[in-house]
Amino acid sequence: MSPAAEAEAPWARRPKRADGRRNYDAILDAARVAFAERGTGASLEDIAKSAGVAIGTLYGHFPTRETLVEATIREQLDQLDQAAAAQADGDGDPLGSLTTWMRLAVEHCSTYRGLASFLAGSTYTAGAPLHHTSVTVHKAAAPLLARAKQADRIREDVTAEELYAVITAAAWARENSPASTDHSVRLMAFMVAGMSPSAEVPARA
Amino acid sequence: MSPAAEAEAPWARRPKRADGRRNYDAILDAARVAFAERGTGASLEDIAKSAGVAIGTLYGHFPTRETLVEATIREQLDQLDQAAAAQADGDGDPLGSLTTWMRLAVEHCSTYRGLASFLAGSTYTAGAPLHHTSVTVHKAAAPLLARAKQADRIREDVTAEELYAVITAAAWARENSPASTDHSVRLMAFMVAGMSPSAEVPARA
DNA sequence: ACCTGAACACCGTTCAAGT
DNA sequence: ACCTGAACACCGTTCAAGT
Repeated sequence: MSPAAEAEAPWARRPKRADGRRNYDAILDAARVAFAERGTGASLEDIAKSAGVAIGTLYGHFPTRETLVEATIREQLDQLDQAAAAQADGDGDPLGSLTTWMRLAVEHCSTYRGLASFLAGSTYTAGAPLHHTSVTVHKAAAPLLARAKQADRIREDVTAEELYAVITAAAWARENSPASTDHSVRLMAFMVAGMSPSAEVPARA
Repeated sequence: MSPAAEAEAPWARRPKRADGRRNYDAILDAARVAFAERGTGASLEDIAKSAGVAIGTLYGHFPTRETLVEATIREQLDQLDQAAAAQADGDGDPLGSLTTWMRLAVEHCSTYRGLASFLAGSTYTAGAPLHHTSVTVHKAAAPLLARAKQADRIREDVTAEELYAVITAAAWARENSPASTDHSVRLMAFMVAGMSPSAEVPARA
């Protein structure tokens, strides 16, 4: 919650010098491959080796694993943000817009094994590198959620936090589903149906 | 799927010699404390140290981390199995019986951070130490699920695998919720409501 | 401003030697 | 039948020295 944390995130910037940018990008590329293959717990030394840089170079650009994870998915999250804005501006079916966007969010939040845990963990930790990501997803969802509520397709008492919990839980299910059958789509369908005003759900305590 | 895997699990047995049993139990106690504090990824060396045994002794009883995790929760799972049998025999509300039991299952499956991932991962791996656990939960749920379907409170097309996915996803949400607010109860409520025959859920592809 | 790699700490895992 | 702890491999992380 310190103002310094909000002010400037040094790890968020690409280096200015040409060789620095080249290494920075090479590390990101290698990280994406490694995370895709072995999850977000992949060996940082292997990533540095694949990128052709010394381990110290990796730490220079990304002081913690979470900063590296954040950087590998930043563009996808921007895209998710834009998709939400596009859906909210359109005049399509409010529930359809929400569910379509949620499915996209689930895909993005399950890009790598372990990502959903990182995202869930950073939500309530203001200083975390992924906290900004988490907040962005919350904000992106808000207008879509509001529109679905106004159209009486989603219960009034569903909060943005709960929607985020639904998305990350489904993303986790996707990460942990066998390749043959992805359970997350069915879980999402159940949860969205359960969030309907017509569903029999006890009020929150 | 090899018959040898089904036949006998050496790590599943408590040792016969007195000193062996003492160490075995001490390791289990230490593991439960460590897993509760730091999750299922806790240091095995620390656990051995807390138990007052050499690291080789721990490996002698529990050749892999998963075997140790399995042993720490075996009694809880037996209890869950018995609870299901009790609910199925009773003549209470079928949906109430199912949801009560599911909530208990969620609690048991989220005893330690990381347990839900272990459980989800072992479902489709026949040789895994936790596979038997996973199968037990599936089997325990079956009669409760059948009763709820017969009473027309749960959609006919909901499978035992999906019910298990619902439980583990909620368990994961519980593991990853802040201490102040446990999102899993709400997610469970949404999913159970979404599994109702009256809910608007598209049929499976 | 950025890169390098040695150095240290810690942990997982195995295994020869013991009782 | 079980225990011990040294030994090896691997990885995370830091930092003095370089360009």
